Amino acid sequence: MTGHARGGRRPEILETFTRHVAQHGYDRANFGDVAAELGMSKGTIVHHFGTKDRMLAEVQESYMRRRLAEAHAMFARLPGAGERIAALVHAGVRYSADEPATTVAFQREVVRLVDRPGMESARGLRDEYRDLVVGVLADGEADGTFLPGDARLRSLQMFGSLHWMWTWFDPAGRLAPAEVAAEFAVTLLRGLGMDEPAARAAADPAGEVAAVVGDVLAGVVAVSRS
Amino acid sequence: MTGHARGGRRPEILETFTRHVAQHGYDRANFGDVAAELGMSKGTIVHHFGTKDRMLAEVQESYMRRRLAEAHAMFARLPGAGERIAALVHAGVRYSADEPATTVAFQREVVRLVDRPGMESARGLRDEYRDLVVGVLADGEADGTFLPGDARLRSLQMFGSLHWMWTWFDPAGRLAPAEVAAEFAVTLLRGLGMDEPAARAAADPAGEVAAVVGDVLAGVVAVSRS
DNA sequence: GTGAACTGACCGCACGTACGGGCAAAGTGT
DNA sequence: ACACTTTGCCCGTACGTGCGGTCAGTTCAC
Repeated sequence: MTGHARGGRRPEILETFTRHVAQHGYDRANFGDVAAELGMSKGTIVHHFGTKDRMLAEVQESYMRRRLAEAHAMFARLPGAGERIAALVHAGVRYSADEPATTVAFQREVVRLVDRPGMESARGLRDEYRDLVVGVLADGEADGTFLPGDARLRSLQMFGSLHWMWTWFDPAGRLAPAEVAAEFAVTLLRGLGMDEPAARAAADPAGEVAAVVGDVLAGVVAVSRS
Repeated sequence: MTGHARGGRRPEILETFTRHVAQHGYDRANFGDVAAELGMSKGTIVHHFGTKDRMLAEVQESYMRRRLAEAHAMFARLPGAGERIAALVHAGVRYSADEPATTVAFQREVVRLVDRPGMESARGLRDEYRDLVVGVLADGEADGTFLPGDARLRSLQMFGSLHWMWTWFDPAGRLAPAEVAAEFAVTLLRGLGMDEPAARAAADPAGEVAAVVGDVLAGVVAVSRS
C-alpha cells in the first residue's frame, strides 16, 4: 500500500527545509529537525540532495528562475519604465505574501550567493535580475520618465527596501499586501522624479499594473520556462 | 613585562569578535578563531563575557546607544523634518564607512534582537530609534513638509535601504560615502513629497545638514551619554 | 593576602554525512 | 503469466569534527 511514490519525498523535503531556513536561518536549520518533522531518516535527505549546501543552492536557483521569468512576462505587457518599476515592487510584496517561506529563505540567505562554491548559478541569475532593474532605471532616465541619477545606486536602494521586508512583513497585518506595495511604489516613483499623478496611477493597487502582476503571478499569462 | 593590564584585554576581544561576526555571521564566528587571532586562550574570552550571546548583546547595545545619542544631538541642531531625515541617512552611510565592522555586525544580526532572551535591552533601544524616526515622519506630514502617507511604512522603507547596505557598500568604492548618502537622501525626500529644491538642499553633501552630521560624529558637538 | 586576569586541558553534544542493507516497483526474458 | 534482475527510495547506525562552555590552577597587581 505504501509504495514508493514516483517523485519520491523530494518536494516535501525541500519545502520543509525551506521553511526551517526561513524560520531559523541556514546555519541553525538542520537535517535532524527536518527529518523528524517529516517522520523520516536523515539519510533520506542526504540521498536526495547530497549536501546541505546543494539543497540551499537548489532553493535559491528555482526561486530566482521563477522571479526572472515573471519579470520578463510582466515587461512584455508593460512598456513604460515607471510601470515596470511599480510592477516589480508589487510583485516583490506579493512574493512575501504568497510564498513567505521561500521568499524569507531567499532574502535572509542571499549573502551566501557571494563567493560560495556551488552558488555560481544562483548568483548569475541574481545578477541578471539586477541588470534588468538597472536597465529599466536607465531607460526611464533616458526617456525623461525619471530625473537623472545613479541607476545602480537606485536599484540598490529599491532592493534594500524589498529585501528587508522579511524582518517585519506580516501578510495578515494591518495593511493588505497590495496597500503596502502601493505605498512603497508611490514613494519610490516620486523619489525617482516621476510626477505625482503618474506615480499614483502606476502604483494604484486597482490599476493596470497591479492587474498585470496579478495575471502573471496567477499564471493567467504564459511565463516562458527557459 | 607582560603584566595584567587593569582594563584587561576586554576591548580588543570585543573588537575582534565584532569583526568576525561582520565577516562570517554570528553562527560561524567562534571563540577559537578569535582567541587564536589574539594569541590568547578561549577561556579568557569566557572569563570576560560569560557567553557568546551576551557578547553579541553587548555589541548591539553599545552600537544602538551611540546611534541614539547622536540622533538626539543632531535633532537638537536641526528642527526641520526634512533635514532630520536627511541627517539620519547621511549618518547611516557614515556608520558603514567609519565603523564598517560594528555596523555590519549589527545589521546582519539585527534579527536576533527578536525573541532572544538577553536581548530585551538592545531591542528596546532599537524600538526607541524606530519611534524617533516615525515621529519625525509624522511631524513632517503634520506640518506639510511631506505628503500624507503611512509613517511606519515609510520608516521601514527607509530602514530597509540603509540596513541592506552591508551587502554591497564599499567605503572605497566608485562613489564617496557622502555622495551615496546624498543620492539616497534626495530620492527618499522627493519620495516623501518634499519639493525638489528643498530635497536637494537638505541632501547636499556640502550643506548644513551634512556639516551637522560631521560635527556630531566627530565629537565636536557634545553627545549626551545617558 | 585578596582578587582579577589568564591558561590549557577537557567535556558533552549537536550536526553533517558516509555506509551498508532492506524493500517495493519497474523492467526483461521466456 | 511467471521468475529473475535491476533500480531507486528509504532506513538506521555510526563516525568525525567543531564548538560552547567548565574547571582547577597559575600569575600578577594592589
